[in-house]
Amino acid sequence: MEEREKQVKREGLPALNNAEKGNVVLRFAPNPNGPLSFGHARGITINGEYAKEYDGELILRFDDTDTTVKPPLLEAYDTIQKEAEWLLGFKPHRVVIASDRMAEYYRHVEMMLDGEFGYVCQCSADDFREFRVGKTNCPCRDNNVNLNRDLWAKMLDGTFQPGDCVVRVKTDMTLKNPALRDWPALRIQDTISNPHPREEIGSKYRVWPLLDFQSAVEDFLQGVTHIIRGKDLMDSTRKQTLLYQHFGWKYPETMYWGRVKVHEWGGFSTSQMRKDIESGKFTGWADPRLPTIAGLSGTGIQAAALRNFWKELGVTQKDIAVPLATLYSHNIKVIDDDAPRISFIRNPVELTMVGFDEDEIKVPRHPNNQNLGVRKINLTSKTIFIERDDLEFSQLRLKEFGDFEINDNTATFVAKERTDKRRIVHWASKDSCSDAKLVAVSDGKLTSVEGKIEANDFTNGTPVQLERIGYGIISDSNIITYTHD
RNA sequence: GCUCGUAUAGUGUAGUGGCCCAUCAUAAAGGACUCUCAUUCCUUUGACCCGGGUUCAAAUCCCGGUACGAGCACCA
Repeated sequence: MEEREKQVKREGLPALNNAEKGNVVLRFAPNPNGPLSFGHARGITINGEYAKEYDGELILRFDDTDTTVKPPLLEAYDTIQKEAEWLLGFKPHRVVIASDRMAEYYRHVEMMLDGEFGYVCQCSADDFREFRVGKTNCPCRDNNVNLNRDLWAKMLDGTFQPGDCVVRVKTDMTLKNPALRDWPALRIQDTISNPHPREEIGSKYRVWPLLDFQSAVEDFLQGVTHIIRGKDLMDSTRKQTLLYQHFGWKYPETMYWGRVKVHEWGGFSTSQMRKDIESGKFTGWADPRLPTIAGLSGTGIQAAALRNFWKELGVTQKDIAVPLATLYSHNIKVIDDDAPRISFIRNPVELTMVGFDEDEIKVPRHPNNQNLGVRKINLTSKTIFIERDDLEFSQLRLKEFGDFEINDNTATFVAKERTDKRRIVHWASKDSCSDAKLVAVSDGKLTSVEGKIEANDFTNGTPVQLERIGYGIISDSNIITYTHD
């Protein structure tokens, strides 16, 4: 009998269509109305992985063209760049800010008006909805070039107010898909009351492009070859393809992913988080309860774990719900080999040692990785801490130390070697530890346990493993944040 | 309502006509190792939405149904 050949799972991400190594340009385009969240990480890591794989370029583009509904946040420009770099493991090759590119967008509007595939529409949103539903042309569609140019000038000079008119792309009002019928490309915003947060932009422009137009023009100008984004933007692709046809451009290759939910988190939107932070419900964008990149990295989730997580989910269009355990398993794989072991004693009980004379012992920092060296523990005062819960047994083995007999706050030394199968517990020496707090999130709530942390000189952000508790990260000299078990 | 999209073990994912009594991971259960309730290793459990059709052959193609999701914004 011949062995049946076992099939193998494809490694990594699926191949890009029509991609030539060294000739691939991708982009990730967030609205900087808040720092990056968990969901954004998908866009960054997937596009970034493809850029790496194909020797291509990744553009980080700030789509900051709405000053009213989802206004940008000034500090987000900076934090997003830092967070993107952290996630990617490299700097984006180009950074583009839409609000710096208004002249280009205006230039293309004029091309559109002159080419008669765009028009200024003075119908109200409600009126136009009827045309859209009824598949009938709006009267403004017949404006000639001169009229459109005149109206456009009046949009720019302030004659028209927000809501008075928009620029539309001429498609076809009888198109099957209602979303595509003469879609709006630019509108007027009241940037006096709602100035753009970037000082150099402020109230400089009143007419702003909408996503479908801005993104389409910018993708062309930047030479984007592949767009990988959420499937909620599928109709956006169709709208933009129609615009590309007018301009005579070739639309990039596209790929889409579906919605991802994490079981343990409810729905978090950037705007909602922003409100909750302002109201004091959360301490800030880095609040460990929030599914932001800052929150996740603050609780000890590593960038590589996030990358592996998103790579594993791939680019399927299914809507999925993933348990946090999946992310945690990736994180353990990333950190365990190098995470120093360290004792944290919850609810510490002070014990005096009897029968042990040495003033220092050495304990390995990691059971399997000797490169991490040893920790020297000072025992001069012969005073140690163990967890109250471990007092349940009177015969205990202090891990990597010795067997002890516990009686009334006294720990009597029995032997260095193991003499029996007594319970092994972690401990800390009074001379080599300090007061600390273990902060954790459970069921969306923040909890904090006081205790003793073994002396260490790890810098903030070092992932560690708290013996018998789980993985954590050093957040401050006396604060450890729990990551997962 | 119109339009678009997706459906593989508990959760994800691979597989685009025969190597598939279906891949891998995760989860759960059991076990080995271990001076941590960690890591590592082993074993077990467990899936092609339903109904037709095409074909010698269908998870894979076609049609219908069902379920879920998205778009139809002067948000991104």
